[in-house]
Amino acid sequence: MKRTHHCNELRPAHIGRNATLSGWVHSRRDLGGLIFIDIRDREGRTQTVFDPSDLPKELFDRAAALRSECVVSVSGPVRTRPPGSNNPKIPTGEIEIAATSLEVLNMAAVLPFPVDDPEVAKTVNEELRLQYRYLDLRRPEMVRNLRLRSKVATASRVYFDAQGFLDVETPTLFKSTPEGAREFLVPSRMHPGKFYALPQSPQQFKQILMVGGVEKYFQMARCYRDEDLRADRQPEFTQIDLEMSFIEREDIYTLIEGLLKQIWKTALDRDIPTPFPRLSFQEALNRYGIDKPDTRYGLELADFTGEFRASAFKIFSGAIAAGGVIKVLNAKGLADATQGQIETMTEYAKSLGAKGLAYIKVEKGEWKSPIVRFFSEAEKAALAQRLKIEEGDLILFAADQWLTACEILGKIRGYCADVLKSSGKLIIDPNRFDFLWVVDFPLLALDKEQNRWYSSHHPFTAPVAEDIPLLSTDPKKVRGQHYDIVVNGVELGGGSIRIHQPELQKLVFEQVLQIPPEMVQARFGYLLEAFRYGAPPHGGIALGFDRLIAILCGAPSIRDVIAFPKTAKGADLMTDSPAGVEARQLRDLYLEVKVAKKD
RNA sequence: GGGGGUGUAGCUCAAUUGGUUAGAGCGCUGCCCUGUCACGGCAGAGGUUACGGGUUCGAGCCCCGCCACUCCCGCCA
Repeated sequence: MKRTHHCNELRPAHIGRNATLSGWVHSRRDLGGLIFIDIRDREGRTQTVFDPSDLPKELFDRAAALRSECVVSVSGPVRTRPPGSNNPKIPTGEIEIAATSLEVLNMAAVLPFPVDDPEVAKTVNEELRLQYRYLDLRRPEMVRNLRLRSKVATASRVYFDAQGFLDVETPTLFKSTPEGAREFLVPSRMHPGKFYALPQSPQQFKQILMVGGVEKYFQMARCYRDEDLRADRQPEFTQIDLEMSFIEREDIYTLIEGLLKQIWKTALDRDIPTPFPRLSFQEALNRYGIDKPDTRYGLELADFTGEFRASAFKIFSGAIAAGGVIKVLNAKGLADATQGQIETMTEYAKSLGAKGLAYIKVEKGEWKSPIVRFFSEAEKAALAQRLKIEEGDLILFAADQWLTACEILGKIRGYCADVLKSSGKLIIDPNRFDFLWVVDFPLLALDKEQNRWYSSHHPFTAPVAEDIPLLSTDPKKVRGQHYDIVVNGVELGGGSIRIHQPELQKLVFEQVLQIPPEMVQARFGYLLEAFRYGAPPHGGIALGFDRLIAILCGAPSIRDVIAFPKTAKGADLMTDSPAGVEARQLRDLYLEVKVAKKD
């Protein structure tokens, strides 16, 4: 070993002993006759001193020639610092190493950006950080994120092992199942013209594992989706994936609550209260306008359909007559919203199909609004009372079909919260975590363009038993045994109890989803076949591991908790991938590229 | 595919809104400095203002195009 201690280990108790530290030159302070070099490794940093009166000139000159991020091994006695020169900012600040030898393990070129200064480093252009990711990863903040990620992964494995789960790996060379996310395709050399697909999740394999009698499966599963990226979405990402046999929804809730309790304890030493609150999909939409509500702040939606049913304001009464509802949001303290902000909110409404956005600004004791003159005194009184309208409020209305009206104000609620946060009017404790389960999702949603039903989760989700008869009569009313786990408005994961009866699964595919029988056979025939030979009732869930770690780290993007993430265009700036391939490779795969080369 | 933001020295940012030779701090190079820890002092080098066009007497600044990064919408069963 080129080291006897790490750089966050030596204390006054070690004084007098010889030590060897290895690491990077964190900073060098050359006083001319005396040189201080801070050695940094993963654990921390320690000061070493090079004193020319004790050292050969050659050794001192080599120390003088070092620069930031050179890799060195320094040996010498641990000694106390002169009185008054301790550094209380670092844990090793009471001691130093009086260097007697220096081995330069590697020199470092002048750096493209500083890694020693946390203030500068965190403002460095992310493009540069990604290009020189190995330098970025040396920053203590990134080390901390990777360490926390590793700790949480281990805690999860320990937890599942203790609960009797088997860690089973599933293939990443799968086959294409065109429903759902766009897939990455892998051409097969041995089967000309045929392709594997990288799995968007191990969904079907884990169900087959249940048929295979595994009973309790889990995996830190890598998943791939060829969709556009976001701060919380990468083309390859990791899920804590699990499946269990002979269970009901409640078993999953208990299991995951226990897991998250364990994780929060491990990562943050925090005790989170369980069980988590449960919210039906309908209640989530009614109160928050979204199926993954952030309940750390209020701004709840109210329903005024009753009050406006007979309103003289035809836009409202007309919407109700057409089967719609009136939803209202009191954005407290936002009467000073700018024209641009109102416009942004209006655009949200329009993007969901509304014609516009009605609002009232409560300023100087007056209701300023283009529509308020159409309201009766009773209607105004009802608004004032139920919304507790005060000076400075901004009242926003959505008149539409129930789901649309809720979603419009849900988006606006989120936007208003952002505006209030940035103006300091809304302060959220960064240590607060609001977990909740969202349950009773509709099993199906209607594709208006194609006029057919599609699975709101996925086609393997079991209907709530008592709703099964509705599948053929009123599909819209069928609830799925699906559940989402949400924290602070982030969808952390989701899962469901699955269909395990081949007849029901076939019915969903063919009768409800209208997939032609031959296509069902080609894509899911093996699954239906498997179900014929004794498939146990089963269900599971998958948690977004990267999102989980980002929340624990307080990171704004999952890129900060992934060692080598990709840019918004799916590129790796360090390795410069994706990249072209040799003509011969294409020939081996029977592929022809028809797009003109850009470079 | 669409909308917003950003791009000036190695890094982080200025440049009085179109006006002389594009500046500062850090970093880098050289010299000085024996208790620093953001060490200090002196001197110096370093620029195709992402890139390509255009308008103008004159463009870092305005216009068009394009590239990269980023946030969002669509998309993500």
